[in-house]
Amino acid sequence: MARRRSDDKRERILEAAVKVFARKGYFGARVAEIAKKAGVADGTIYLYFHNKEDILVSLFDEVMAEHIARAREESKSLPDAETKLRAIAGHHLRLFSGNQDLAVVFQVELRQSTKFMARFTATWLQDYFALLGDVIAEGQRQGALRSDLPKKLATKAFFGVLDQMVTSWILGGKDYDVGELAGPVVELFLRGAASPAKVPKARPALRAVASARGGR
Amino acid sequence: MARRRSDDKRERILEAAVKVFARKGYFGARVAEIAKKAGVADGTIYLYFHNKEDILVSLFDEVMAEHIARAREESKSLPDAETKLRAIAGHHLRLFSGNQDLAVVFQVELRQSTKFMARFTATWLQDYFALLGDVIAEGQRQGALRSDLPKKLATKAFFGVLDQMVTSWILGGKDYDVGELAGPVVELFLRGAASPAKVPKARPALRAVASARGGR
Amino acid sequence: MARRRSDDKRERILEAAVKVFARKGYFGARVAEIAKKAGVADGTIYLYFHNKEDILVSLFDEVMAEHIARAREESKSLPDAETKLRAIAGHHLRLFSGNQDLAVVFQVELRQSTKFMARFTATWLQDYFALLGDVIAEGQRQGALRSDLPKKLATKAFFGVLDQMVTSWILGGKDYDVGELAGPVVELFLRGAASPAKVPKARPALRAVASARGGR
Amino acid sequence: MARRRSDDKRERILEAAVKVFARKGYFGARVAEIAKKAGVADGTIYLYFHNKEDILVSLFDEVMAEHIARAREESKSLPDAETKLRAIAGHHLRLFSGNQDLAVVFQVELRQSTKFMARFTATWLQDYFALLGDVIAEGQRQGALRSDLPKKLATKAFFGVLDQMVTSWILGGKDYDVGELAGPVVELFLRGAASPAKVPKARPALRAVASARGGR
DNA sequence: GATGAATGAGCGTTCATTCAT
DNA sequence: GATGAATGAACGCTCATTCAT
Repeated sequence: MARRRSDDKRERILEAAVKVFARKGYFGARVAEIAKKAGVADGTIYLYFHNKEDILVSLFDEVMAEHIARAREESKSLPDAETKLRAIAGHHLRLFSGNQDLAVVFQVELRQSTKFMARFTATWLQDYFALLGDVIAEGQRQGALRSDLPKKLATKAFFGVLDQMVTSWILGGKDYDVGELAGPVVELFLRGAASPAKVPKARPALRAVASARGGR
Repeated sequence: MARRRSDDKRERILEAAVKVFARKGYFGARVAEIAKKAGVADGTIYLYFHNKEDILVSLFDEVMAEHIARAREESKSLPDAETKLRAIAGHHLRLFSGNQDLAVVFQVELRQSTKFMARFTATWLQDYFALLGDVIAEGQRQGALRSDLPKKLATKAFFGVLDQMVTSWILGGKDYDVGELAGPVVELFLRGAASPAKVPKARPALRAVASARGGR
Repeated sequence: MARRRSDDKRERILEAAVKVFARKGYFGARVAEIAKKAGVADGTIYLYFHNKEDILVSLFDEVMAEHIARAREESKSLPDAETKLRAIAGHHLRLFSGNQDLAVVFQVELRQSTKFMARFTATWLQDYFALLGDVIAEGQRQGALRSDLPKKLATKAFFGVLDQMVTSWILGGKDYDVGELAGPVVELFLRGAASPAKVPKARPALRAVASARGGR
Repeated sequence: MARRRSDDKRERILEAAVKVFARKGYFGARVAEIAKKAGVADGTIYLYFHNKEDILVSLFDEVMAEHIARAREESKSLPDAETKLRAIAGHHLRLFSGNQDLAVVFQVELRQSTKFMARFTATWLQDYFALLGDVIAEGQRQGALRSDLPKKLATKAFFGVLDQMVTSWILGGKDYDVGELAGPVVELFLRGAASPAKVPKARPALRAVASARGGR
């Protein structure tokens, strides 16, 4: 392959990094290997990134900035909470189903240390939770979601389910399309697992305990 | 007989390892530091473990073997699926709420590579999913859970929610008791987030897509 | 182009290695010490050699390749077997008399394990034996050497004598010039130790036993 | 196998050591492996030997003390130098042909460092050379050996040839009996390789150069 | 005497990063 | 800007030796 213009070197490095991180893991990845795959010299990496960690962080920041912006944007144009949740779930799952290497990096490699996790949480996860929280609040206002639903807990639960779907998909054979799980996941989240005939007598407790907590 | 291979030494090494792994991460942890904290010589570690990785893996295997055995045991003595799910959620969350370092190691450090993740999945997660799947199937037989609930998806969702609760708790200030989230989590899982007034018209789709998939 | 991979660095490492191996022995030698003596960083060694063993093996290969090539070359230009044997013995002994550290490495350190010995035998010793064998055969054809001389045995004997001269010289005080032993050694090899007056009655046995053997 | 009496532990350790040193080399040999093969605890080794090196040195000292004493003893009862040389060569070669592991240890492992070599030379090799020197001097007195033979050179040459025969045998397939090479080796040493018809004109030079030298 | 668990000094090798060209 | 040879700190693990039992 012919070398492209020098100003897409950064892009080529990031693309190479996703592949190498996905296959070898962050600690197992060698900067020299990323450089080779990107078609640049080892030292060139350091003209675009501060260090190895910065490659991973930049990768994550750039993908997430775009992803969240899109999700938030589309969210605005949709009429109700349920539709929005379906859209968000769909985007979330399709983001990864379309790029398996990226999925591995995000689901596994980015979580290798509390340091990365904390950064991850402090930046985009917070934004993502805010977006989800807004949608849930809207749903409650619209009467579509229970008014006694602990917002933070519901937000984390929604994310937790999506996250687990991606992780399970990665660790399994990736032999199905996670993207198609968006509908069923939202269904389960909205209607619950219990048989509808059953009276939801325990519901009050839901608000009682969790409202005062729910973490971040 | 010479100086006895004292079992408490192995225990001390594991305890030291949890602390060091939690603070420094697996790759950042130094075997020498674990040895020092355990009060043994560096070489002694290798009388009890094959290598650094084996410390982490052993830690995980031993904690999990006991945890799942207990969950399964208690499960037998409980009358219905809902009670069982509450018990399992309670145990899951309390396992970590009682040992923050262990929580960090399990939620973060053990997931740093696809290698660990795969092992984690192949051993105890599979067992855990089997246990949850049995409970869900029982609930369906008893009529407590929807018959159209995709079992695998529900299992992963239930686990995903619990897992996210622990992760959020760790990355937050750990300033509340995750153990108390068991009730609200199960409530949400069972009743769903949607307002009960709302007719669950979309339910059929749930089975349609997910039953054929659900992965592992 | 960046800093050039300078060939003299490789040379300096080999020179340093000879000294360190000679003084400390192969196992006692520290890679860090070789690096220091060569004036390079520890890691630089690994840009030129695969590992510690490769330094020793390369050293040996390079010296031997040149030595045998020269011996073979000169051999061609000499008229008869006796002259050739004198030349080979002279080169052999002078190779080491001129470089005592190299002598120690070749006579002692290279023989520390069957692994090295086997490699040593499989490569240059075989070539050397072939060269000696050719010269002996030529001598037999020319009538200068006994026709009943077992070629392999004579080859090994000739080498064994030279080898022992070098080894004795090293382990003694190296207070004489081994190079000058070439003449006497060849004399002894050719004429034997027995008094010429004595009739060589036992000669037939020589061929009888050894011809069928002689090993490699 | 039942454990034998405790006072043959030393013997068992030495036997085990020969095997392990022969297979793994001195540096590759593990004290724990020797202990295991000898059927004793690791620590027990240190009740009989100062350290690992002492095992090798003791092995060598004991075998050599006996070997040289026997060679010297038999030498006394034999009538002439030639017969004595044949006997010594026979013993030398048979010592190793009867115990291949011992041969490997003596020909290879004992020569791994100048330290061992120096010790080897200072103790038994000196004795051995003295014995050979005496026999050669006797031969000269009896008129069987040339009077102009440089004694030291001849001694080293005789040893060098025997030594090389053993080494070649070891590194080859050991598929013949080195013991039978004694006769041919002595023949060659006594009669030389040159055709008897040829006048030994160069003989005088033999004494000239080497007598003043010859090392130790 | 015998044991073998415990010790801890020691080192080959890796690889992120630098910087002369 | 780009290169890639050079750097050197860092560390998991081994194994000869010790010594409490």
